[in-house]
Amino acid sequence: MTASIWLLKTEPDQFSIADLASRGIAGERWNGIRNYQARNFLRTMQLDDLALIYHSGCSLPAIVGTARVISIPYEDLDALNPASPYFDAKSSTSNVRWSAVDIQFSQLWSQPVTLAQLKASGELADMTILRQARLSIAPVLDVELRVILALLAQNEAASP
DNA sequence: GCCAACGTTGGC
DNA sequence: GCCAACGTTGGC
Repeated sequence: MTASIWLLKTEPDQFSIADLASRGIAGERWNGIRNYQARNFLRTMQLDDLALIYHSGCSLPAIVGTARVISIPYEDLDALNPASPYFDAKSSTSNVRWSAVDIQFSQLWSQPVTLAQLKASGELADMTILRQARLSIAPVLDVELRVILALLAQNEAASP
């Protein structure tokens, strides 16, 4: 099976791509996902899958760089920890309802590809993330990645 | 800060 | 199993 591509949302005020970069090769646990659809996507992630990092809830919502999946999915044990903000009373040791993966920083894009650009491109109307704005993990098709990378190339060519 | 979208919860 | 109420997300 070939590697899949994902879009991962994060609020830069909480955890930005710069924070991910600072983690180096150790990477970061992508945990706290508390939405079934997002979790189900997460559970199909495989080693070396590509992740596009998207900044949401900020002044310029945009894809800002890339990361790589460096673990297989595993139980998100924060669900069992009452002190964690991600505690889930309905999870138990025999049924941890939520999952996590580790990801590692790959690239910071010098020119982010903005949400406005994604919407304006016309070719991405069916992109999961545009259809379901609130989903924090979404698959990206190869054809969609190509359009996004073309937008990135345009941005880079236009930058001083 | 507002509001639309939408997922979750809980009563019935 | 339905649906109203509620909470959260996230763009603007």
